[in-house]
Amino acid sequence: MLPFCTFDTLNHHMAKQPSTKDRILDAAEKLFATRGFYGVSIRQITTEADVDPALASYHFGKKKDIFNAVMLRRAEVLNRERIAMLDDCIRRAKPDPAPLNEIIDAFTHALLNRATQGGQGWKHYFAIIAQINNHPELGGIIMTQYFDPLAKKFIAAIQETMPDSQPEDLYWCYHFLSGALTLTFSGTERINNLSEGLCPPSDLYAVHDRLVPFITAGFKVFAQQSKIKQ
Amino acid sequence: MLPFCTFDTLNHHMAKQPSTKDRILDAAEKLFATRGFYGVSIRQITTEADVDPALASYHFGKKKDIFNAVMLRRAEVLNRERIAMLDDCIRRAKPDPAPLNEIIDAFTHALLNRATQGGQGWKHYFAIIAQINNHPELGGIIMTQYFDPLAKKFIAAIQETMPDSQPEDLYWCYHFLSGALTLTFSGTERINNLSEGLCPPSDLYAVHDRLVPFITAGFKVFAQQSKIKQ
DNA sequence: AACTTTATTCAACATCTGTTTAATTTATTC
DNA sequence: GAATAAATTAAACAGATGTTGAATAAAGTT
Repeated sequence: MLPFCTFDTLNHHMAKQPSTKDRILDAAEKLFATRGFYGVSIRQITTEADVDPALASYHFGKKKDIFNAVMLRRAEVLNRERIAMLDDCIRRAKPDPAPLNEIIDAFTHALLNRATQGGQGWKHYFAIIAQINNHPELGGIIMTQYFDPLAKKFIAAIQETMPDSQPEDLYWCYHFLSGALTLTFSGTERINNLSEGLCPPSDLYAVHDRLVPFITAGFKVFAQQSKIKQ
Repeated sequence: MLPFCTFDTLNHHMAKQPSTKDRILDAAEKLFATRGFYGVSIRQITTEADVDPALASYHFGKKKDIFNAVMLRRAEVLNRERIAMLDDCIRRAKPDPAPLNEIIDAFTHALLNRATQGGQGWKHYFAIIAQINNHPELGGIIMTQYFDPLAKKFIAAIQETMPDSQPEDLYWCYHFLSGALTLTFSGTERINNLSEGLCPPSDLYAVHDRLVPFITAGFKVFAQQSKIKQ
């Protein structure tokens, strides 16, 4: 079993050259990240992967199947890490409920690790996630498919730390967290432009150090019932 | 001069049928919202607008110019309203600095109004904004272009209410706000799915009622200097 | 009414789209 | 090493892509 800190690329083990399937996935990931699903053609993908166009169909089927394969590949890894971190922080706090800021951190820290030390592929993956998450159609389909079980575990943990809160409030807070988080790891230069270089998007540690307390404080507004009158 | 509450569609004045240019923009807006820039063809747009394909080039030029025209049309209206609301709330508080929650509300409330009472076109527009905002390339270009002056005014106002805060912190907080806000008005069914119907995305008032205190609390974490050690 | 500008139509362009088919090479198994 | 399976190649498919040009119609101007 590999230790946690192996931040190399995925299935293709380092040194020996990646398989055709992974080459296609890597190329697709890179191109989807910058131009979206419809902005990329099969031929662009297979050219980038240095592979015959027909191999995309042969290995994956339709274009949408390539996209799904790209999504699935890292989602599994990521979710496993996030759940492990959540379980860890719950276990450490026992018998008390886990502190809110630690729960939030468990939700976000795997992204930070992968984005900073996981290589280029992970950055592309997060860029895709950011686009999908905000997409009016796909956001409700793909995100739900890959991340709902995880989300429910986290919301349940938060519910335990804030026993007087209303589920409705927590769902919406999770929604805000989701928006802030995906944008943070999207790779936009937006805030760098706005701040005129004061906030480089490359410094993800700086953002994350602020994200966790920001979100934690937001959740805590709803720690007691009926803060919001219906 | 029209009163503030005229939430009808844009240039084409009600009753008489919209101009060809606006028909094209409306169609483009609708299609871009659900399928993104590359997912929509000129022919799809002109078919939806019930207009000859060549008219798109004739009136707007290249495909990207159509997209820019779609963006610009409502950005101008929206930014005018948001700035007016900010000025209003600053004026009301004088000589004190405006309360933080009112500044945040001024930043978000125009979106709430337009999304709930502005007609379908505005919903499509917000869906596009949500996608652009999270796009690794366009987010740093188009958003900067249309919304940076507004963002700077708001951050300056917040700086006045929180005089001991560091600009760096405020920029990142604005970033979180931006992520949560655009996702909120994107039109995804994500949270509706997750909450199994408890949080319908149509109930934007409910989200907004939670968004403002959530974000306000997040900002306030950074009211005093050096909360974050560098 | 003649003229000029603006708007609309139709046809065509070269190129790219996703996918399939059949032939060929490489790897695996008995 | 022959037989079988898996992987790769090259060519072709019908249709869609953004954009342009010349011809026609509508609107506006003197």
